[in-house]
Amino acid sequence: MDALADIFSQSQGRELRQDAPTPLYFQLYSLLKQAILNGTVANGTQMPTEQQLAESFSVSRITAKRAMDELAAENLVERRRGKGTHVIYEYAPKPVQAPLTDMLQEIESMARHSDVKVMTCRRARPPAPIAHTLGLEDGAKALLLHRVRSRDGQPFGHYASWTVGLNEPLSKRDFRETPRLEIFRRYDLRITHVTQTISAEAASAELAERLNTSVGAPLISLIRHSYTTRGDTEQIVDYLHAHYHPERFQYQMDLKIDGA
Amino acid sequence: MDALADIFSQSQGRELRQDAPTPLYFQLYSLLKQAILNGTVANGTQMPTEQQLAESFSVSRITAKRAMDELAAENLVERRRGKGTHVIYEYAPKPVQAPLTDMLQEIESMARHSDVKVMTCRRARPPAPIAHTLGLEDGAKALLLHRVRSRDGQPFGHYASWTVGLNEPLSKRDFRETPRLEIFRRYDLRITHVTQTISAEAASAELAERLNTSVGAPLISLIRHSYTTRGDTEQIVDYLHAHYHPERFQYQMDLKIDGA
DNA sequence: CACTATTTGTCCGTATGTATG
DNA sequence: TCATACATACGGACAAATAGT
Repeated sequence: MDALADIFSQSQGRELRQDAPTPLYFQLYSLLKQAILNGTVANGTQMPTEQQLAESFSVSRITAKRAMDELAAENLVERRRGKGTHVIYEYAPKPVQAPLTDMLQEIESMARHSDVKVMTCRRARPPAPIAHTLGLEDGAKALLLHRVRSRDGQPFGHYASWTVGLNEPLSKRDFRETPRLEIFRRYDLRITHVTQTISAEAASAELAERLNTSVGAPLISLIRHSYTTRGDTEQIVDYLHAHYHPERFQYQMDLKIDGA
Repeated sequence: MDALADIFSQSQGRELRQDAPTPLYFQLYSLLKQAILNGTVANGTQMPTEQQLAESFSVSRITAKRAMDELAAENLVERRRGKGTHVIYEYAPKPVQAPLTDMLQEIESMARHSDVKVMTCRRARPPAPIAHTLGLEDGAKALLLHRVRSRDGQPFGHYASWTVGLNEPLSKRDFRETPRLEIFRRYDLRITHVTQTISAEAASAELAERLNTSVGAPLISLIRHSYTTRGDTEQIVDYLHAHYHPERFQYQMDLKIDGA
């Protein structure tokens, strides 16, 4: 067995699915690309030969060639007759990035299966610290929403949001009937970036009442900044502060670890 | 425009990529399947006709048909000549939970930039619910650790952990000087999978004292199950319950959307 | 009872993409 | 590079089941 080929077949822990609808060359290409992008194979490393790849993954040599040609087309590797294929991509570790799309869809699915009560829906001047994070001038207004989300009659989440990206006149009814994310989309407001901070807070009198719990009870606190991309720059368009009842809502995550 | 077709084309916010190597029928099939599984379209709902789907997504009728046939093959929908295609999958709402994403790197970097005090380090019988999740027989023991993590003299996190994957004799000193994840690695215990649940709890008397706060104060609660892979199966090797002081510690995450 | 519109099922021919040896 | 097989995708045409007029 060849050590270099193993890096891909073993260490990546993946195999190609012969039955899957995605073409084999593309599966192999994606697998190799990932290994290069996440630094599993360093810059300058010689890739396995077409023959080795073909054997390791049980595909024909042409399929292996196609995969490597695609890499070459993206300038991730350099191919030379008689020399072999070499990585020409310098790995630079990046900040943690996660697929936002999955998460947003989950949020949306949750939104569909719970009831919303819109307590507030009006344009108002946000408090100074929020106005500041939103980059608003003095006295500028934003769309303020207060919502309570319930399931089976039990409230589990309270949301206070300030939105600057929407200038259309919107009513309580709009937000009662339609998930906020869908309204964003409807007005072509695309969220491309999100930062979230999770913490814990004691319930205030108002929150306690709206979440049907007692004052001082521990709540999960979530602050989310949502950004959109306008031209070259990122612009914050929404500030959300959510509070969740810990017995009726929990944040869960499932993490798989690929590389060492 | 047809309202039903909109649910898929608009609300899902996705489009099919004509140029992508994954077949169109499969892209469409996946999109529809997701909408059924997460309850966007309820049981009994009539799906759009092949013709409507074809127009909405700019594909041929045959492609739309193929996608729906795949759904029918999985018993997610029922197809009848003249009647149309109807969802026959009952969506079962799961307990309200939202997904989070990666933060393992932060866990480790945090471990290096703070001080640990090991309060407990011994083998003991875990309480029944924990013994159960760990898959332990009656009376079996696990390694119990109680630790407090501080920064600048201020305690911010309390960790109670039960580990079954380590049988070596380990002392308080081992865990004071070395991050737990590194000890795991040292004994070739590879964590390949982790599930975490974040919630909020009121501080007990003991936690309040160790975290230098008051009884009943809100704390961030984190429960983590760590798994390793032995042969074909996953085995749980560690149960961790952490409590964080919300003013001294917060979970933060940064999510970006990849290039489409 | 026909008549019609709707919708799925089936078949054709053709073009392109994938994968093998 | 070539020949071959198979899957994908298209447009079109017609048949068969369903429901309503």
